[in-house]
Amino acid sequence: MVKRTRFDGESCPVARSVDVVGDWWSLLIVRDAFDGSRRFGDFQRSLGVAKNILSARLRSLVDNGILETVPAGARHEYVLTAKGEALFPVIVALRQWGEAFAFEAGEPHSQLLDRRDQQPLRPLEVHAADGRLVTAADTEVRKDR
Amino acid sequence: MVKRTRFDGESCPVARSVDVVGDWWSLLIVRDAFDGSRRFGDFQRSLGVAKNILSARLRSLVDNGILETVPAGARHEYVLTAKGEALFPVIVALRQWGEAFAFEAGEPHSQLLDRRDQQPLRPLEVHAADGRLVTAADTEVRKDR
DNA sequence: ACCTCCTGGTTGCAACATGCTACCAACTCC
DNA sequence: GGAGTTGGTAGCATGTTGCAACCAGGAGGT
Repeated sequence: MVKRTRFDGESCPVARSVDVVGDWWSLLIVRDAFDGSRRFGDFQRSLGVAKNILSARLRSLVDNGILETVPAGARHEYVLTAKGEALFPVIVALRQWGEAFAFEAGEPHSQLLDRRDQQPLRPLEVHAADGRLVTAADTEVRKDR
Repeated sequence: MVKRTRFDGESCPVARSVDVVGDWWSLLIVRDAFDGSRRFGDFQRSLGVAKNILSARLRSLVDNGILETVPAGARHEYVLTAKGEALFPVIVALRQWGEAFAFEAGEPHSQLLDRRDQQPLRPLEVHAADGRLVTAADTEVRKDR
């Protein structure tokens, strides 16, 4: 019994999320799904991942209700469910963090643009219930309840 | 050469972020750091992770500039750098997604509260540059540049 | 000084996950 | 009906994770 530690019994929502999408490929598959990939081959070409790994990850994402398979002609396609669509802020947060800290100045990178005006999105902000902008130091975690 | 695929040459910021914090433990370590953990033993007790894994992850996070070690008496402590603090929206996004989709109705979970009024935070929103609320469908990715 | 405990790790080994290549079945297109 | 494309599965080598054991330095008691 030396398998990977699971977090699905944890009471912390972060741990549960990480349990589902916390591996290297799953979030990139979801990113590609947002970007229009629907078929096995789309993901495979875009990611360059081995087919058995992709197969296992897609199955896991379907099992977890993030993707669903829909018939498309003779084959089927993988599309995001509402649960999967709800990961959009996670992807945006990772993207903005990467843009800010994982590139050299002037190094080119892909950009997520608003379709309407072709401008980058506004940086994510964390707000309190009353609308105040908060930082990590303004918050605290209360266990369980 | 069958090692884990690295994404540090990718032009997609999401891939670069995932390369650094995309494993199961790193994000939970960062979460604990936001929650006040500073010493090796703090993380170890909180996460229940094996000490060698924790040791390797802390080293990796320090190498990547997310944590830094500061002397504290005879020992040293691990504290978030500015780069690490900037992961706050990522943690909040994962937490809110987990709250919404990874718990049964009524199942208790820990909560992230505003210190001021002890209320949960407002759900994250993705806005365009002009302030419009956008969904994934309103955006598109432009490669490189 | 000496013995012991606590903290903060490192080392060794077994089991699981990843990645590469080969293979395969179904369908499409000549 | 043969060849190519799509969407996988199977086998095997290597990497990574996890548990337990060990170990060094400092603190505290006697």
